Amino acid sequence: MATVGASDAIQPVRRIAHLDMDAFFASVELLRFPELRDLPVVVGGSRSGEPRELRHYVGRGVVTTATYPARAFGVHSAMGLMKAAQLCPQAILLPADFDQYRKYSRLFKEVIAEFAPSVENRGIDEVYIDFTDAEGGQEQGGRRLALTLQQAIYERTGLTCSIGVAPNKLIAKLASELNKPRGVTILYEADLATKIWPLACKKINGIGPRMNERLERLGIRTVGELARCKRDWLSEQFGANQGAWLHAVAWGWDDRPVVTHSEPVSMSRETTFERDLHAVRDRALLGTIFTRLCEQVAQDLQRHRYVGRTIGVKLRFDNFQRITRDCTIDDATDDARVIRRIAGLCLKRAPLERRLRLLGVKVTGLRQRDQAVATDAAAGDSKDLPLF
DNA sequence: TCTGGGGTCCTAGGACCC
DNA sequence: TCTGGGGTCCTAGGACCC
Repeated sequence: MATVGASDAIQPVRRIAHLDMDAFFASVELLRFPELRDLPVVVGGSRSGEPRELRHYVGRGVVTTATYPARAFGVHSAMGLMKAAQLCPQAILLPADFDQYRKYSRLFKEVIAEFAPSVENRGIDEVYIDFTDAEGGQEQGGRRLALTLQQAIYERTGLTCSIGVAPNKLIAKLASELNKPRGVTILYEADLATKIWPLACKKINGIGPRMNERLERLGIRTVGELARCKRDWLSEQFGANQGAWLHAVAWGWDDRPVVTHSEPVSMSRETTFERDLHAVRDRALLGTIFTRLCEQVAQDLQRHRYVGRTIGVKLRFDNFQRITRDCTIDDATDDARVIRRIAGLCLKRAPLERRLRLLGVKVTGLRQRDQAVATDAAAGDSKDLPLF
């Protein structure tokens, strides 16, 4: 036991919240179509249109979000819509309306910012919130502030969310899942063995299907079973970095800070064709699509005021195999014609015998446009300086 | 009638430089 | 002129997340 000094008495305990909107896209749609509440509803398939029964769907879309009644039929996100239609043909299919989701995303995040200054974006429908120094963030382990946030978000948006509060992001993320929807779950370090160890390993953020399969082959299914493995043994199985990480997360250790600001690394556009296309026979159509993707990426860069130096293409073939080719140029750009020319060179390095299912264009190595101009000017100046 | 679109981070080999 | 070790950049692929 460490010596307790006078200052420790008022030292706040680190409390991190994870807030996750309940069935976000579908819930936003239900604000527009309240008569569909309590029915199985599925959002997905980007082609626009009116609500219709899922049984009539033909195409390559996937489920983006399913309401809880739809989930009862085994429908879940990332599932192909054709398969979802087999499980629940009477479900109502709504096309995704990302402008609306972005609008409600801004709204609920504005509400949170009024109560807590330190918020980390994790995509359109999730955030981490540092409760440690926020008003009420320490009361009842964070429950009071969590309930306040839930209520305020509901009043201002009509949307519900689930919140987990815990000593770190890892546990908070797991906690927010435990009582969905409309749940508030408060966890402490002492809850590790009873609340976290019984969970399946794949519930941990960062353990995906591949890692989970490897773990299962080693006879490890739950977080508790993972915690019983020696760290050195895990490092032998998974490499030093991953082994150490697996050991740490199984014991609930995570010191990642809440990151309130980050710069984008890349911007990309991609599209899956309605039918697989052949590089020669569908050359004209592919060319049109390719140019449009380049223009869209350029517009995205310009809108957000970024330029990038590395331009790449992504191809997915009819057998689902994926390849990428990229090329770095000297001067960062946001020009559609430059992007199109360089991406075209990348495409020439790719094998094009198989039919294509998907084509994508990506720009990475981003810098803010104004900074890039300033830095380039400075670099230009320095060229004129003597080396010594 | 399988399997979207937009991201992040990590690894690993080779080039190139000091 | 037979033999280094870092460090950084570039490219390709893979795992994972929302």
